[in-house]
Amino acid sequence: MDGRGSDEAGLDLSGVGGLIGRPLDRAFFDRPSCEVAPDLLGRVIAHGPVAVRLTEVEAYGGPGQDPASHTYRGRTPRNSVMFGEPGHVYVYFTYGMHFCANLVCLPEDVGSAVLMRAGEVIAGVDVARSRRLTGGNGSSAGRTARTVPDRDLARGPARLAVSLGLVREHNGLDCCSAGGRIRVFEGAPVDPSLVRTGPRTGVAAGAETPWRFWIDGDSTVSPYRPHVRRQRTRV
DNA sequence: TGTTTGATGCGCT
DNA sequence: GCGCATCAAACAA
Repeated sequence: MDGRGSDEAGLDLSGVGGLIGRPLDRAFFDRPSCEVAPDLLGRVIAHGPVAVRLTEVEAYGGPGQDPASHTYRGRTPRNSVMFGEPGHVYVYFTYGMHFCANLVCLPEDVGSAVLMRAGEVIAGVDVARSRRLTGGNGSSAGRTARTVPDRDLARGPARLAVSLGLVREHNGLDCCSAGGRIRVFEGAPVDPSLVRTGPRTGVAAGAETPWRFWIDGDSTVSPYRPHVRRQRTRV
């Protein structure tokens, strides 16, 4: 790729181009995840024809040894992306059927990231909906045959990943390079008085750490769920 | 090598 | 509101 002209090779955001501002550079992510997370609210992540305005995020990892983070027990093949360069995408598979997408923070060798929990699809709504209906990313998250309301398209981390079409193969992609398939844009500023913080959803360890950030009153924010230990299925 | 749990979402009651 | 589906990583023995 020659860069020029292919910058938006996979991105077709002509419809919202004026509303999402310029792409964020790597310096934006070169901070602790708990600092980047609230700053990501109102930002826009785009992959192909789909763009999502983030309304809910959670911070994980960092120097404080976060027991809820995948990086808590050190570097592994699975989480190595989180220890890599900031501004990359960390996609992981969980519960046997869901993908979740994170944005890596801090310099290399420090494992931390921000989980994108929910957002509003502002471009490529039709594409996002068809992915949800067909299970577009290979997971079964889209198996429903019913129509998905707009506000539910990216309401929840796995749904957000499906709408954006993010799967394992996107793990480690750079979203701060000009030729990248995934980019994050500055979006529109969010009224700071509307930003709320609280305990992270579904987290067992470190549940008391208020590293969940969301835009108060936004209908696309996912409902809070405390961690529930799964019952072992025995016959 | 075997077992357990998980940063979840859907369908049914 | 509740229970289930399903796979990979991590841990214990």
